[in-house]
Amino acid sequence: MNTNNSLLGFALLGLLHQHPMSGYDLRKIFASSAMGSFSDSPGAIYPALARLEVQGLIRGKVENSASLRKRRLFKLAPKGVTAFRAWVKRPVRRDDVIRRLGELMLRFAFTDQSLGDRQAALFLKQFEAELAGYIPSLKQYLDTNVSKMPLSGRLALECGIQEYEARLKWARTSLAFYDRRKRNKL
Amino acid sequence: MNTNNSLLGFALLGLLHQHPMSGYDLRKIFASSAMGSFSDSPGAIYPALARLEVQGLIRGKVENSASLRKRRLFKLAPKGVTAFRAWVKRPVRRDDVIRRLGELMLRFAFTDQSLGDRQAALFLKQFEAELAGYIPSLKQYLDTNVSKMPLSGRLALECGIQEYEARLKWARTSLAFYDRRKRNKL
DNA sequence: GTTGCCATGTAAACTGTTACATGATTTC
DNA sequence: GAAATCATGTAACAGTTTACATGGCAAC
Repeated sequence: MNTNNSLLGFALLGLLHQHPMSGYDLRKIFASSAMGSFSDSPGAIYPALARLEVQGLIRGKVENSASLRKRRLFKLAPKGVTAFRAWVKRPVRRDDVIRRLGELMLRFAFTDQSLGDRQAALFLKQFEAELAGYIPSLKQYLDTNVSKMPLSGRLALECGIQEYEARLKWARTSLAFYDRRKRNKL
Repeated sequence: MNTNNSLLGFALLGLLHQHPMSGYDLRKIFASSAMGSFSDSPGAIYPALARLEVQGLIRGKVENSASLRKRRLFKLAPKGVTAFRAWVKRPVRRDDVIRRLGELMLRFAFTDQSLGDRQAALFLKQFEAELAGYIPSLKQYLDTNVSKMPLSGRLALECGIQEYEARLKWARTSLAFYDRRKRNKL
């Protein structure tokens, strides 16, 4: 059985990891934004839930307290917990930093809830290292190409670089948070 | 005839707007990264080019200088120029800022090449206004929810906010560039 | 003469979008 | 009893990914 999932699938697993919910609850979370750029359309969420159920990662049960509307409450199956943790734990690759920043941030958002502070700190260290390696190559690309680029192209590229720099700074201050918390616990 | 296009389609139009190229050239540009997060897979690019051609936005001609390999060189048709400019010119909406930042930056990167400095400056003003309106609502969401969130969740959200703030700052300094250039020209 | 890159494309599977459909239950 | 909202889903379509297929040319 294939246990590959789209990003939406993992987002659903992550939310269900917190506590069981219905498809409608999940839609509301996506609709009220602030949480990534996921669609709240039923045509995305219900099929995704169905796939997760077929894979045995979640299970849905119809709640039927007499007076309530029909509502399927989904919760993580043990297999789902394993798959979710494995996803969160994946090493941070250069490729992720370049093409899947959104996925990385989603994984991080779910990290200490599912795997604890140590894994969160580890993630940040890897993330920092990859960023620190990648940023200079972007800068070099900019330097060698400025002359050939229109102003807006140059500015757009600089915007990308500044974004990565902001994230590097963020990773460092965040790491400091975890270090402080660790020291307080000792 | 429908003139709707995916983001990849517009990226292709933008590159072909600079100068005619083959599908393979386009793939190499995407592969050598630095340019957005587009896939360089032939299964994405060749069908996209075919769609653009069917819509009459581009035209492909086989180059056949005797000793060369078969190579289809694509160039923009007049209709393609119009469609591309209309895309670049679209107003910047709140929704774009939330869910389609990548598309916005791509549009901006192509702006002054296709529509000139004035449109680029206009874009930046709209972008700045939308960001300035959106950021406070994110901050408020953070403030009201900090207590219920795990540390990593909070940090991830803060990372998002910092990203938007970096872009706001970028928009303002970029606008200053266009203002300066305008003054120099007068 | 075989390895590897140039250059094109196709096919199947999957995911997400848009739009529609349905029915129950509050609320006014 | 009409309107809004809760709650679930389906169908048609478009686009992407992954993997495969093909053939010419260049280098060794």
